[in-house]
Amino acid sequence: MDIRDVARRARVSTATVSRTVNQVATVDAQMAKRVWKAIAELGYYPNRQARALVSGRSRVFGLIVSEITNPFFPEIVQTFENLAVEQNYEILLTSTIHDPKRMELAVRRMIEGRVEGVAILTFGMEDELLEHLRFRNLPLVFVDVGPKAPRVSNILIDYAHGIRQAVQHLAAMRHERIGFVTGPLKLRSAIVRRDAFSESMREIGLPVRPEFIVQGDHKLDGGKRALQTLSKLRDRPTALLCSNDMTAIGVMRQAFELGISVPQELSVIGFDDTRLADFMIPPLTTIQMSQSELATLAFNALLKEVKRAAPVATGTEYVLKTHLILRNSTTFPASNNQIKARSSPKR
Amino acid sequence: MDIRDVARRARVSTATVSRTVNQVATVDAQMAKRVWKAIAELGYYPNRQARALVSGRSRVFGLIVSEITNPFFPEIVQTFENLAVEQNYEILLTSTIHDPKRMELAVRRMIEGRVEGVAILTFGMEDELLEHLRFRNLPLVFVDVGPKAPRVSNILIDYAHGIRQAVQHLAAMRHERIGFVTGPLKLRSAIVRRDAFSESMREIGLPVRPEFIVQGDHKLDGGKRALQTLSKLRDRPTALLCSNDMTAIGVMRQAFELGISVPQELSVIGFDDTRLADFMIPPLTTIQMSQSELATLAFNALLKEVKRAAPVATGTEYVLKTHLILRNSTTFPASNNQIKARSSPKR
DNA sequence: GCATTGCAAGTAAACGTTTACCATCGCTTT
DNA sequence: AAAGCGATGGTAAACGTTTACTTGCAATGC
Repeated sequence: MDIRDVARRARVSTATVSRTVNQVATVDAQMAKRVWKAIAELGYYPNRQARALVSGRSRVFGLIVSEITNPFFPEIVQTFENLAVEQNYEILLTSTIHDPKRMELAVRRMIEGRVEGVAILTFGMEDELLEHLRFRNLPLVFVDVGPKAPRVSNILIDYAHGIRQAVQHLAAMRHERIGFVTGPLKLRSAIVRRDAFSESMREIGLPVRPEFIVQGDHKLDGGKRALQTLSKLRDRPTALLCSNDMTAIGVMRQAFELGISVPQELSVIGFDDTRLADFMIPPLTTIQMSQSELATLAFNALLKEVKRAAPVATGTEYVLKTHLILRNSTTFPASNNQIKARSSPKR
Repeated sequence: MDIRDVARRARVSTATVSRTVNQVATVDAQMAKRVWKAIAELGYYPNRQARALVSGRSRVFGLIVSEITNPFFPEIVQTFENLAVEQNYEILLTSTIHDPKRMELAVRRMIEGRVEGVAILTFGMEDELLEHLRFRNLPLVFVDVGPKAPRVSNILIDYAHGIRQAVQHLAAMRHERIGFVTGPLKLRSAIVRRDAFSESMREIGLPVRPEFIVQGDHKLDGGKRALQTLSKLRDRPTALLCSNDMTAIGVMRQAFELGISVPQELSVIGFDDTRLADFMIPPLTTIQMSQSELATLAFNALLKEVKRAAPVATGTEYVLKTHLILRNSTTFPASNNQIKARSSPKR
């Protein structure tokens, strides 16, 4: 069942079938109708590999994430797929699962599949990818960490904006002892977030106390450990900003175990606005970094680069803002006298 | 940069290069070394489309899910990818997002990509898929709902096992008023779960009261509404089994809003054991339907079917058991006198 | 010493499309 | 009426591999 069968049945040449399928304007309406009829009768579906081979265009974009099971990514994948479908592209999805072998393999898979561009949405955790991918000078799009080079786009996240909103939100409620749980500090993005926090505090004249900044790992445990540490302080923070949602959830979990009620005794704010945030009890106030916008920016960056005739000297930059999303994990700090008496575990 | 360049540089024929790359045993070790050297020097990567075209094997499996953002699926996708990588396969991932147009498109994408098999893990929500896919007589694998036909495998979920465990767990703690929040009843799997619940209750002589069985929708809201309804009853259930985790989370959320404490005043059990369950406060006791096992069964079913020489009369069936996972959302029911006095909202 | 066998390596024909180029046809123009 | 033109459709050469078949050569048997 191939294009020749269709051609035979419609009594035209294969060229005409091809042109019909590809919606070329010059084919006669009558003929086109005959061709479509034949296609329907035979149940013909064009062979994508053959198309790609001869046209030199695979119509596939690569998408590299760190792990699909990280709640940050499903929405990205979904949005990416939606856009791909619209544009008649397919996606070659790979996850690095933080394994150098897998990262290398991911690149190999991309190249062997002759993808037309790759979105690397791993948040700078895996940089050797660059080397392998770049020499093919494919269109590439990174978050924050991409090199300035032709055909390489970057999506710059404005972490500071949302973080400032969060700090000011807490300050407006008269929180003064505000802490921050960082991500793993080998991550550039984690450092940037922490610094944005300090800066925002300073801006409004609030003290940033070193013992209130504790390191997490962007996972549940890091958040739990962080609050564990913090809870031993004589006067612990009344509010905690976290480097991502998982961390915030860890904090809430630990608070639960310690009998500290959120938000009455401790306000907590997350970062990312994954769907988890809205499932929490209480629903987590968090700083949104829109996953669908991010995916859209990435996809369109690739698409634009593919369509561009002559490569520009250096890649385009895009900016993604972050915003505070208010839910129910923050409130006014308990008045001082209430705080001293640490309530016994709730349950 | 193609196989001919490599052949030239290694001073062999393209056939030898091909054989070397494909690890055919008959090529001389010396020669193979020359070829690999040339490949490395040139940075040659075989073209997957060309390979697929001539060999007639795409080395791609299709994976159809209902939506990637449903917390049930990320783990499945990840496992599927891991297995695919091991076997040198790629995945064509599509989500139907419950849209007939997208479902049809998904099938078209699969066929045009000449996938070697398709795993349809949508839980019976979209059946017209079958018609389109089957006539190509591809290897197919379904969950529960697949037709008995050659090359079509089925993974049968043993819902009853886990549900029985859950009911008995509650009964052992002396719960007697046990309710059930169903999924959308147009779903076969939702009906099966509900019936398994009733059956399990009957087995141990516990009454299944009709007003204790209320319909949800497998989403957050359904769970919330269900508890809302149930809470108006004069003597509401002391324990609630839910048709999936999202429903259970909805129940917990509504409990929170009504000031009903979980598990002290209400034990709740979910179904699926998505990662969410372990993030909840308190961590959700739930019935596990292992997503990684499911994905593994599906992938291997496809692989086996692809390798099979002559198609067997009718497809294979696999069984996936479900198991109760104990966490902290269940406990003994409050003694009767405590129950009457509905505590005022907690906070 | 010659015919036979076995094995490694090469030659070339596919695979199913797209597309550059060419042929045809019916008009218009002069 | 011949020439020129535009529009349409056909012919056939790619695209980069795999693989059936063939060739060449060394080893073996007689």
